[in-house]
This record gives sequence, structure tokens and C-alpha cells, in this order.
Amino acid sequence: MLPYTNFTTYLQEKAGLTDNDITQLPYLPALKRFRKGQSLVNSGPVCKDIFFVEKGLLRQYTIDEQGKEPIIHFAPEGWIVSDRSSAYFNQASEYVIDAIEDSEVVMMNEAFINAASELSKTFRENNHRALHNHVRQLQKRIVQLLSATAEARYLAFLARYPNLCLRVPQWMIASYLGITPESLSRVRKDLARKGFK
Amino acid sequence: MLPYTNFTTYLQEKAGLTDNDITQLPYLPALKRFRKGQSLVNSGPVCKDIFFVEKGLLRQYTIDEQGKEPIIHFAPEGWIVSDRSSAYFNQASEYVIDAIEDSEVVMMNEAFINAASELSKTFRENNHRALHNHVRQLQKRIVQLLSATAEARYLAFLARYPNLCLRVPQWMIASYLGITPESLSRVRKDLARKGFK
DNA sequence: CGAGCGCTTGATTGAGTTCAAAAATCGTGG
DNA sequence: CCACGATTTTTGAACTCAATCAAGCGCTCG
Repeated sequence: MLPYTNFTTYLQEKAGLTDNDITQLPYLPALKRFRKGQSLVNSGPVCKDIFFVEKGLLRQYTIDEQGKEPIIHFAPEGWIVSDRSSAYFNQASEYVIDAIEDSEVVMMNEAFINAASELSKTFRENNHRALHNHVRQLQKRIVQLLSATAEARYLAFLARYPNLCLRVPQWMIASYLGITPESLSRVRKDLARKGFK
Repeated sequence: MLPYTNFTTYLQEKAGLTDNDITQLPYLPALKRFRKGQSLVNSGPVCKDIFFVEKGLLRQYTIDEQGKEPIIHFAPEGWIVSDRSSAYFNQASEYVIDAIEDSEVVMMNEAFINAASELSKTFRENNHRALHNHVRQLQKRIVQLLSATAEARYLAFLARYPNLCLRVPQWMIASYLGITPESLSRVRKDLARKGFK
């Protein structure tokens, strides 16, 4: 049995590889464990890998001029995170990816992606589709940041990442929303007062 | 001679088609003219085309719940705009694209993109590269909206779209930055006072 | 058990909004 | 080409949401 059930399911159901395809892959990517707080990649070097979260929870963030750490993404089990444009343009990554919980991560490198792409048209197409979907999510987030209040953005976070609000420290959610931890605390208090949940 | 010099240059220099490739295309996309204020596409229908701006200036925006119109992109000559994920997922587009100036636009449909992709590996690769680059720009904008002040965002706008600040009405720039026209007016006044430009 | 971290709460400050009105610019028809 | 109305930009004043600063509480982990 393979050491990663979520990843296998992903290859079959999301990425569109058949069982036969999988046996024909030259190798399967390694599973690595990361402790809470540990970094998978730092900003600086080129980020070559694509990470599939088998178990646990990752975050991706950058460090801006004022030393703030705005969070781009959270990635719980079954999600993927990477800085593909860093690999693509062979440029230094501006993002850090680290573990919010003890995590198990499947490290897909370019070679694996290429091999799977050679093998299966569906895999290629799904990859492309995922990229388009990513663009759409990013645009939605921009629209939201342009026009929605802190409260609306928090509610959107809850909808986008169900069951994550208890696993992610509040100060990180605040950073994802572009507000301070104090403000988020007040937003939540207000929602509670209004009888939310 | 072809009716669009910018688009031809784009096909050759950016998209990587050789002169020979171009003669082998089954057809070349149509050039359409749009008057200032006219819409190319509305939110609602699926947005199937990809627009290359031969001349003029377009904007892409959405309409949110409060009736605000946050602007996603500006596209002057030589730029491309579309809602590819709408075409890709065959879903209603949430965005409107209209002309800020009288414009000439090359309408590339899926068939043309597919034909060019068949013909040239470079075209395919450049397309993919452009998509990655797009993702990178979107992420940068998110980081900026999360952590930068109105002034910093305005300066970033000036850097990203050189020579556009005189062509785009200020209230639209304000909408792109996520602030009110009044606030932008004050940001500019402040910058002038500080001796900017 | 103590130190540190995360969350809350309060008081104050500040960036940006809202509302209102004047000034400047643009567009169009005569 | 000018004039007039409409739109855009500017300015002012009051206000609001969220940031900052500061203190206190509770939990966890060494």
C-alpha cells in the first residue's frame, strides 16, 4: 500500500490518472514530515516543488517592507500549494511556506509533473484547469479586498475554508484578512452579539 | 498589409509565431472598433473571447453587492484582457469589459488560440508562461491590498501602468486602488506637496 | 510553576469615508 | 468657436472603521 491515501485519491479523482497510469510512472514523489512551525521553503531560493498536503495544515506568506507577514493561502489536507511562477521563471521565490500543524507533505517536483503530463492527457488538462481556477480565486479575493468590510471578509474566509477557523490561530486569520488581531477579535465579538453561530 | 501592426508584432515577438506559422493559420482574428464607454462583454454570458488591444484602452471590472464597481485590470495597447476562466469552465462571466477610449480590439476566440497552439509549441508555451505571470501579478496585488497604504498603492499603480495616469479618469484609478475618488485626490495633493514629480 | 504567547478589552489616534459644495474640465449642439 | 450643461476633480468638515498603544487574562509548554 502507498504511504499516502489522500494523494492517491487526488491522482485518481482530481488529476485524472488511471491505476494503470500510476503503475507506469517512473517513480512516486516522496512524503516528508514537517513539525509545526517548520519551513518547507524560504523566500530567496527558487521554489521548485509543488506541495500536496497529505495531512496537517500549511500556510504561504510573504514578508513586506514594514516587516508584516501577509498570508496568501492556507492549505489543509488535500490542498496544493507552491510558487509555480518562481519555478517557471526560475526566479527567487518571494514566499515562505511553513507548517501550522505537524504535517505530511507530498513533494512533487517538475520531473514528476512532466512525467505525469507525458503519460496522461487528462492530467495535463486538469493541471491547466486548476491553474485557471486558481486565477479565478485570486481575482475574487482582489475584488473582496477592494470593496468588502472586515466582517464580510471574515465570513468569506469561513466559507472558503470550512472548519479551519479553529485550527488556524486568530492572528494568522487576521493577517490573511489584512486586519490586525485586535480588529478580528472585535469583529468576532460583534458577530457573536448579533447571534452568529 | 495586415490591419493590425501591434498584434502582428505580438504574434511574432511575444507569442513566438514565425512568419511561416502566421501564413499557415486557417484565418486571422477580426479587428473590431469600440467607442469610448461601449462594452465588449457584459457580466452574465460566458466570455469566450480573448481581447488584444491594438489601440486604445480597456478596463475590466465587476459589480458588487453594494453597487460599487471595483476595477480588476486596465489594458492599454499591446495588452491582453479576458475572463479565461469563464470560457474555460463555460460559466457566466462576472466581469464587464468596456472601452475607456475609442479602441481597436483583436478578438481572438478559442478556435484561433487552438489553431495557433496546434501550429507552434512556442505559442503554447508562451501562453502558459503568460498565465503564470498573470498569477504572479495577481498575488502581488493581493499582498499590496493586504498591507500597503493608499499612497503606496497609488505609486505602485503608476509604476505598473506607466503613462496611464493621464489617460484614466481619477475616479477609475481610485476604484482600482480600492479607495474613494476624494481620497485619491488628497493622496495626490500630499504627494505634490512632498515634491513628487 | 513561571515565562511566553495568544486572545481580549479599553482608550486613543489616524487613515480614509461620507456628505456637501465649489472649482475645473469636458462634450456637444447651436 | 463659443456657450451651456454635465461630469470630474478639489476642498472642507464631521464622522467611522480599523490601527495603535497598553494592560490584563488564560493557556501551554518547557
